[in-house]
Amino acid sequence: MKSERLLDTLLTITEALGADMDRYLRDNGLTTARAHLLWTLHRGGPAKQRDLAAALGHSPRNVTTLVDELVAAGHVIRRDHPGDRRAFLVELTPQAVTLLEVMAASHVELAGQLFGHLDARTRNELGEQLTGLAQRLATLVGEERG
Amino acid sequence: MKSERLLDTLLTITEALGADMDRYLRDNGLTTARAHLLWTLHRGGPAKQRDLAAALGHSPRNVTTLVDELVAAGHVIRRDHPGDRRAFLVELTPQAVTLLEVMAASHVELAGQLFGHLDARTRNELGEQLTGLAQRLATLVGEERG
DNA sequence: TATTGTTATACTCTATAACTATA
DNA sequence: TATAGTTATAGAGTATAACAATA
Repeated sequence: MKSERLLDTLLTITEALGADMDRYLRDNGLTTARAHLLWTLHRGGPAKQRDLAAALGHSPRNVTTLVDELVAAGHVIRRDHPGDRRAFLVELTPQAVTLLEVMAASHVELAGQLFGHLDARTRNELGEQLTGLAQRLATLVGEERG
Repeated sequence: MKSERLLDTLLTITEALGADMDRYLRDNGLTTARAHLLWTLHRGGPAKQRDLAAALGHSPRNVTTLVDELVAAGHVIRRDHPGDRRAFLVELTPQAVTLLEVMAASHVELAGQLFGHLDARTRNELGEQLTGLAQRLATLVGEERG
């Protein structure tokens, strides 16, 4: 198979996977940005809005909006920062933790639907190819391809 | 390799590939939506705005905006529709045709950078896996996964 | 009456800059 | 003087609804 067709197929996958993930997030009342924020809190624990902005690559102003929306939806709370009266600590609610667990389970399920039919050897070979691909792409994206 | 890790790697690729394509389009003065419109004209020839809206999944109003911008950039022209005085035929300029040829060449180059090192057999196997993946994803996206 | 494209308007997501309150 | 977060404002990108010209 020619390289161009491989790339076209990969782009098709990219588009469908993005659409599927977006739709799944919308079904759970989240946008991509809000979901990223929740996962960042899940991984790193309670955080200041400033740190969330840096971690997510957003402006501080935008994090204010995202946190406002997540507070309104009951997914996070703002607590007073113990050591800095200017700042808040943004923290997941139990409801959000439950939601993230459901989403993690759905992630596993999707993985099974996509790759579950493969035998161990094929999965390993495919894994090697995809890992190499991810590395080459990271290099390209990092160094401004021309 | 576990299915979840395969999916994570695929999501990494999806993100990097999307970022790379977006940056490439910006470098050429295009957005994703404008580029899609140009490729649609390239494949199908001159078209009415209504048909472009249907083909691209946009509102007619939005196509008006996109075509306005592409006219301003010199990529398309609006011609009077020969058989319907309500409508325009949107048509690529020679400049846009040249740009699309350059973009197609860059697409081939990117494909080479990503897959050129693989031997024919590996490429075929990878192609089969990716094609199967694309089909499973199309099914999932089509039928509202739960 | 239906369709093509436009004007008017609004919503989402993002950004920068100026401001308040702390540090 | 610098930092954390907010208010004010703006700019993409998209949508629906009402309207004019034409079918």
